[in-house]
Amino acid sequence: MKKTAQLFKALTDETRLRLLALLQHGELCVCDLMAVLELPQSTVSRHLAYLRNAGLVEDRRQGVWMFYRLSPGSSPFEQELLTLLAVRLDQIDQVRKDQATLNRLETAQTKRCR
Amino acid sequence: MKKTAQLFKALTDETRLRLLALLQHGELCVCDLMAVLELPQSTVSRHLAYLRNAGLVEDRRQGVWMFYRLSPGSSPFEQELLTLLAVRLDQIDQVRKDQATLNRLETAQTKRCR
DNA sequence: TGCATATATTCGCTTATGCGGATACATTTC
DNA sequence: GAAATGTATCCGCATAAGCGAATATATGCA
Repeated sequence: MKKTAQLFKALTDETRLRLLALLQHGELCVCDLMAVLELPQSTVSRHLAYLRNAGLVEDRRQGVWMFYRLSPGSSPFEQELLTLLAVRLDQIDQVRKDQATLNRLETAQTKRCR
Repeated sequence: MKKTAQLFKALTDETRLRLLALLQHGELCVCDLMAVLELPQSTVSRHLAYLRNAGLVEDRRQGVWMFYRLSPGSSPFEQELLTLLAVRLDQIDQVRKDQATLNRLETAQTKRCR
């Protein structure tokens, strides 16, 4: 029960929802996430740590960069919940803006990492 | 986005999850919910108010008693989420205990209302 | 009207959570 | 090893949220 409540807690912050939405399409490094969200590094890093502790994302170090990706749901419940959430997020304006910003970053090859 | 985060917030408290689980099988009055949860009246009432504000339950007055029931999800997303949650809750020990306690209450006809 | 009962709300308090600057740590390069 | 860069964590602070006793409100009944 506490675990279930904890899972929902991870989903109660707008920044974390934006992060999850951005990671739907593949792994990204912290610097790109910062660039898209336009939030201080410590804020982005803290929320990523929160999501990692909740088991929702996994990380991988490559040189100086940390890449984050969605982690496969640890239970059918979690998997279905995240699928449902992904559909919902795609309908949200801010999420679409973020996606557009990311695309611009990638097209302009202004990504700093890799 | 904020609305989505708010919805999840309603689901981050164990007492509220227990209330939602108990209401799966039909409407109940506050006094019965108190009896099952064994929590102070103000606590139960406060969480019910929270769920009502979140649009997750509806109430109905009958004489002195307030009966609460689940409200139909206000969107396909919310409906599917609540369906998913219901399945999950049914697997949780505390929820089963609560259900057993409620059954005992009803069998013993110790319900005070109606 | 006045009392009893059921519920809602208020109150002071405690704990949890988010923030962002500052600092610490890890890695690469010279 | 020293400097530069990317990321994690620490810190003090501000706000949000939960708690349960006390109080307020609503209803039914004598």
